[in-house]
Amino acid sequence: MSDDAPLPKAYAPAEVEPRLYDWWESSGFFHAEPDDPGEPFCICIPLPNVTGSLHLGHALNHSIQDALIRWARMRGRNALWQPGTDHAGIATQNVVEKQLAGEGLARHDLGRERFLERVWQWKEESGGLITNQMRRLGTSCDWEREAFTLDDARSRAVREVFVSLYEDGLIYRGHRLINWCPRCATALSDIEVDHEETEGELAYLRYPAAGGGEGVVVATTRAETMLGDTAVAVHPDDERFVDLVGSTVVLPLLDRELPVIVDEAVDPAFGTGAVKVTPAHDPNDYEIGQRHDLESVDVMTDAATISEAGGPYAGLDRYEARRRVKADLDAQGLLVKVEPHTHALGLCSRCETVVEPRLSEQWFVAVRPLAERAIAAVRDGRTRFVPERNAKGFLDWLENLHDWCISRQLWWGHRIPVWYDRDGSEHARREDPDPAEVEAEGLTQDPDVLDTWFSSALWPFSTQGWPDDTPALRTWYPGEVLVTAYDINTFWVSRMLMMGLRFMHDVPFHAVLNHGLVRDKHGKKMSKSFGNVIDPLDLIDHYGADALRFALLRAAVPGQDVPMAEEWVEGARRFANKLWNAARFVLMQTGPVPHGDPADLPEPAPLEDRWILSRLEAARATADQAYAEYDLARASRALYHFVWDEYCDWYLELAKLRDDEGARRVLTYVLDSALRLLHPIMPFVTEEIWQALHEPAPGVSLMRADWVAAAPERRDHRAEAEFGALHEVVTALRRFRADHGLAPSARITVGVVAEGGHREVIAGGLDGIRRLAGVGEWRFVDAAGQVDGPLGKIPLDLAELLVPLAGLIDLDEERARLTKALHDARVELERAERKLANEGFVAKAPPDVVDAERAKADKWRTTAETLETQLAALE
RNA sequence: GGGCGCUUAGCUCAGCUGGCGAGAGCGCUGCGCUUACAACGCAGAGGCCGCAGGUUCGAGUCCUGCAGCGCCCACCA
Repeated sequence: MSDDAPLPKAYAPAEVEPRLYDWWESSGFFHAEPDDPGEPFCICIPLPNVTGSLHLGHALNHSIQDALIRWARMRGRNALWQPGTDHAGIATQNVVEKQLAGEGLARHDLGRERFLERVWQWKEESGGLITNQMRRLGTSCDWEREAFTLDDARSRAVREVFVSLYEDGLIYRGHRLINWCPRCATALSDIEVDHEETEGELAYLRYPAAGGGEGVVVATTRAETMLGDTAVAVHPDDERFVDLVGSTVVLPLLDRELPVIVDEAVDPAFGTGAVKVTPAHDPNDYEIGQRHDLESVDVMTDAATISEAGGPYAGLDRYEARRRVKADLDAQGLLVKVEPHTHALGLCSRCETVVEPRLSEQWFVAVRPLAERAIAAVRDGRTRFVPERNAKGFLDWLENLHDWCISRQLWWGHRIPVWYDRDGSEHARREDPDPAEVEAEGLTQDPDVLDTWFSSALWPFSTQGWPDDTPALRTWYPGEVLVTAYDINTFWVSRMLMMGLRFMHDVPFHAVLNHGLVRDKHGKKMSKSFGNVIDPLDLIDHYGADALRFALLRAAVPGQDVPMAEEWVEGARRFANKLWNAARFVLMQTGPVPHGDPADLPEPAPLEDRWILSRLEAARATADQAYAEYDLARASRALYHFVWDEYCDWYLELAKLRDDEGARRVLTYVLDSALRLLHPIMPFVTEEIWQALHEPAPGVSLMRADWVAAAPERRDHRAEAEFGALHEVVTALRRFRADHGLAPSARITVGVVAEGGHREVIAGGLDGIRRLAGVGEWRFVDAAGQVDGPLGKIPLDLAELLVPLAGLIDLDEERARLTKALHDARVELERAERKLANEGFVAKAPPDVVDAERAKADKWRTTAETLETQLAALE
């Protein structure tokens, strides 16, 4: 036994965490090799943006993965947590462009090459930020394998995939309707467009008949697109327009003749039942245009101003053009009416600019054949979702997938590996053509880059050396589980599945764990405009990484959003401190013990030993099952409850009574086991304690220690039942003491009426009960009559406890106290009842006031009854 | 217009395949510095488990309907 407390009185994460992390990382504990022993277990991190910084969403996502990877490692799996960052095309380019704007420059002022140099420079400066922030959280990624979506190895994989899909006809260039962000000046895929319900208006425009008749009235929310109209469509069955079909109407302002056609896509119930058709600027109209071989007139420029095709409106901003078109039509008496109309506006998910549907020449992935295989893989369970219900939405989405627009009119990203020769023919190349060839053939490379998600789709295999057949690839593909918030399923999970199945002929992971989004304490989304954003680094500074991790994980029920507030983290920190102090106590009893097999546990053991070992086994079983189901919330709660409510509150207190080797061994063994079980969730405090608990052994870390083996034979339901009985006796006596205001120093005498077996159990636990309940003298009696004087009776399931009150309390004083209290209660009750009996009060007072009065009456009535009972018991 | 989730103590949430005599954290009340921890301990108050039916020996848990809240998806111009 050591004389001094071996650990500081309070756990100090700020000192411990950086020290341990450096030690872990420099010792190579995070690193894995393909030929390391154990069944492979790989998690690919959802790559954070290289220029991003850590927010609570990352903290949740990373805490879950770190818990799982540490758990797998301790269970002897060859566990790799593959880290890396994403070049985040639009996001990063926007950041740098904003910087340039501050200098009064646009990217075109620099030119492509110098602009890219500038972005790389920014990446070098700020790219390490987030990975260092991740280290603060304790993430045990294999940093030696860190990858970047735009580094050479990943670029090679991108090239290979692009050319291969191109050769198979699954990547093609086409002139099609896409989403255009005028601010970013690039095409977007469908899922990069957010839809927001917006109050707008529906304008009714009259297109006169070519022969001078009334013509037709159409409705639109975007009047300026009429400049690009090439037809008017009605439903084939709509009798209102029978006479018009086949005729022509005149497009006002531009005096263009438009055919009136029929198409099933027209909803006769909407607007006037007649639709203006603008194939170049509306997805529906585009389809109609395809079916009827209509001309497409693109009236928009890249900047969303009206193009030359808009005649007199050319050069106007789209909104100004909308106003002018309506005004001009109105002047001609052709604006029939304008009514309010709410509809979903498409916004650029990066900059919230209103997206313009637009006909454009872009590159696409023909997703259908790829999606079919992904659908099959999810259907037959090769990749399963946790929670399972999330598979449905995912499948629905895949089944209705449109081709994926992958070209972006940006500079930051993987440039499309296609060259055009003098004739305009396309050549997709795995290698850049040499300068001589470029010269000879007049080759020019496609200027566009690929959607960021194209490269991240390859992540599970591009990180392991593909397209080469490497040991790492053979070992860690497919991964075990992909951990991500549900909002990334379409962006990323779907594409990894499609690409993995196409190029690796196997799913990239066996499971997708969907966690929720981190919200504030009232379930609101965290956002700068609400002012409710919490910075995870602040929380780590104040409470420690373990506290933040525990607070997140204890709420991380699969699929459910996670509310977060500083006070929850504070609570988690207290738990770390509790564990710390329990360890201090154990160390005071035992001093450090050797590493290796746990000392033999005593046999036969006292009840409390059998009980705590049984509870440990129960906690271990729950934790194991929860970890295996990726339910860190359940694991966290089970271990918290075990450590605090069972080990600390009961076992430790009982161990204080003893001074024997058996107790010391159990104390140490159970603590050691709890540290192992908790380590994946709270790696720092458990490691720090574990080091102190054991004799120094260089290079030995809890994070590489063995997991707690199942020991079902330790489960002892009889011990648990018996201990439960003692627990009940102690609790009942404590309640009795509290009710009677007995000082802690006051020893009470207790008579026990109990039968055979119960009597034995209670007798066996006497010492513990004495200590925990402050009992002085005890005796077993057959009936209440055998104890003299006024009695407090405590009925329990297995016994009746009798506490003589004489001498314990001054009976006269107690009687006086109770009498006065009873009097006060009756006065209050009477007052409340009188008030409630007054009809005026009940009828006219605000309902909540009346309710409050009723509640008061009930409370005083109950109090009076209790006091009466207690008084009667004194006689 | 579809799909999904949520509705349990003042607040935020657990409650897995039906057994609950309904839990946790925070908050609240009372007592206590008992030498691991006052960043603590002990005790307590507080719940028609959204509403209405149904299945069952038994329902917070399963089924049906309804209501409120939230999210996702969708080309109604």
